Amino acid sequence: MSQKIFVSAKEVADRAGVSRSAVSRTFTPGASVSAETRRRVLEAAEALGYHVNHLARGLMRNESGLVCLIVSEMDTPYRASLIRAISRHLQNASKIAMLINTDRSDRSVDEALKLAISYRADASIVLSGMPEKSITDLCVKSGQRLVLINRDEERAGALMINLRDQEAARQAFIAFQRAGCRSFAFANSDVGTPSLMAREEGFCAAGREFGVDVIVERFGATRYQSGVVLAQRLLTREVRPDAIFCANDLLACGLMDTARHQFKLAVPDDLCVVGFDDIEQTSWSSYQLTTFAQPVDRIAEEAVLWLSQPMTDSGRFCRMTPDLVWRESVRGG
Amino acid sequence: MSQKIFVSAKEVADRAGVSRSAVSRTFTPGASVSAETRRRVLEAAEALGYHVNHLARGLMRNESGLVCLIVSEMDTPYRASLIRAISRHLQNASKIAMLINTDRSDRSVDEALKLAISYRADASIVLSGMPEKSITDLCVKSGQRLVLINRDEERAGALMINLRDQEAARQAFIAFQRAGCRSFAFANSDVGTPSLMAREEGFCAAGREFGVDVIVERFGATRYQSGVVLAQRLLTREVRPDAIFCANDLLACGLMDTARHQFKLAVPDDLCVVGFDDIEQTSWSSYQLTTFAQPVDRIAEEAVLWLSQPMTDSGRFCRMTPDLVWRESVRGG
DNA sequence: ACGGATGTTGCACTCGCTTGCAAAAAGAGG
DNA sequence: CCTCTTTTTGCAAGCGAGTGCAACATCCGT
Repeated sequence: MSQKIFVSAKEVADRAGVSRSAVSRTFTPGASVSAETRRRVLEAAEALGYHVNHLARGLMRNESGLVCLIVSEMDTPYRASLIRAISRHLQNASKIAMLINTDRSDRSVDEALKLAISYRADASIVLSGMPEKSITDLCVKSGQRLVLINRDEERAGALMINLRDQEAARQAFIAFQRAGCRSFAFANSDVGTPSLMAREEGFCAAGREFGVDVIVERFGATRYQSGVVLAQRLLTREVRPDAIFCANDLLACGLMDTARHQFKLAVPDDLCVVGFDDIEQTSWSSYQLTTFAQPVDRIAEEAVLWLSQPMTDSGRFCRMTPDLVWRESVRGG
Repeated sequence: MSQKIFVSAKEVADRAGVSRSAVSRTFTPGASVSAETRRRVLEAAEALGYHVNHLARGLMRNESGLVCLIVSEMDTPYRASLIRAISRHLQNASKIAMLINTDRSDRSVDEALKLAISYRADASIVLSGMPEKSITDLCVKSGQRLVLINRDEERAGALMINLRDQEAARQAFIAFQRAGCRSFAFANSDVGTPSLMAREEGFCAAGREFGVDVIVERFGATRYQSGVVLAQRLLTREVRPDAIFCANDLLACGLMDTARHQFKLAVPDDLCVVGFDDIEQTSWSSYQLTTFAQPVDRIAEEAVLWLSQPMTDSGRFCRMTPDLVWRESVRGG
């Protein structure tokens, strides 16, 4: 359809009166070219608007410079900020992010990875969904690096970045106790993502540890609207919880808003809330939510670092600790 | 560094006992292959885990399937949702998004476009910043399609998608008047993006049209925190405005929160607010902001459509009308 | 059985680039 | 000035695919 007419190394070579190899070497760091030749090549390249064809280069070098980002619900604040951080770090490492949206189904993560293979991506970073083992094996076998973020299922040869969700949950529990709360609840989505379940599990475990009952309610996706529903369910119980740990900040925002506007409860006086992620909105004055900060930048850094390291068969676990950011949604602090 | 060992068409051919061309044809829609050959090829491909190398294919076809998305502050709600919509539409058109972050400087948009050329992207979509004319010319000359969203400066050969910002601003003004407001203000960022300036201009023009003064205040980036500052400046004036049109929703959120919490003003009783973008947060019950909805999905659709159309030299303007979404931040409605 | 139409297949060239190798040029040392 | 070493340079062979062309096979009608 389109007539793309990019200028090629041959044309630059002709104009500069040198061989095609000379042009190639000029644009290959560390190759042997005399200063004079380089000058003439660069001049010709500039005049013609030449840019090395990375596709062809990747073909030869067997290294495309492309890294595949596999994400669903990428407009969600936490995801968006992670994408941003990763893309920044990738660019610093002279790589470039290919974005693949997997909103449709779970199978589409597999499709995405196949696409990554087709484009000979140097690596894939999975932010959501969990790929089939057969596919990840194919990736690793093909020499493609694989990073799984917050997926928590083992895959040979991959880097798995996870947070200490359970410990964080315990910490939240203790914070609630210090604030004098008596009735504890966990507000979760019902998608069952491992990291969300780990938070739930950790919170319940803390309840058992301290001999306190914990109510668990699950509903919908990890979005604001689910938080609304969760609030309605939790706050209409005969013993109304006065401490709710939300699986993530979006839920917490929906829950807080509903608690305040629909149930006329004061946060933190009548109800303490803790969230997870530390999305930007939690710092807005309508929320001032106490929450656990995902170390987004460090996650991105770690992921990108892994891409440039020699491949190991075993894979690697990387666990990070989320920091508890104290704001106003829990008494005391 | 990494030893990538992808399986090639040659290996598949060998295993299936056919020529390499047969393999190629099997994966080329519309090519002539017998059912039997196709079957054997597909079988061998499956067994070996073969996937066509899109880079090599792109090299031959002179069509990479890559589309470059050039964005800054991509974790901002509006940007994120636009990115999501575009990536979805691209995937439907069997293309794939390369994400380039231009947070650093304005010059980096040019760098990004050069990168796009290097990767022989079929097109580039610019969501932020404005590239040099020389660079866009190079893109168009190279046969690369170019889409500029909300940029509002003319570039030959490109598709320029814009909203009717001025008309929207006028509509906001009228809504304020209907609500009985008496003192009007426009809260803007000071980055001077054309679309933001158009909204300001449209609002001021409406003021002149109706013979009413309009206060304009500009500060910072188009973010929540700037909204806070703008509120502090606007709401401490001797004649306090009771109608504020914000250049975008993030500003509006910051401004509303500050008006309520710091100045103890009731929205919409003491102060009416209108925003722009219709980001998700505006529907949260803490805000219920009346705002103009960017037709994100239609923008994405239009952009992607353009990519598959034959190239014209002239370029094309596409103006869309944002819908006013009535919520609770303006009386009446 | 034969001529012709139709459908498949493989050869070989091409896309734009990198790189090993050997020839040519430049520099060093006597 | 000649020889030996070090750069620099061009040639040509890839990388993994697509495709025009000609050869071949298949099938049909007569």
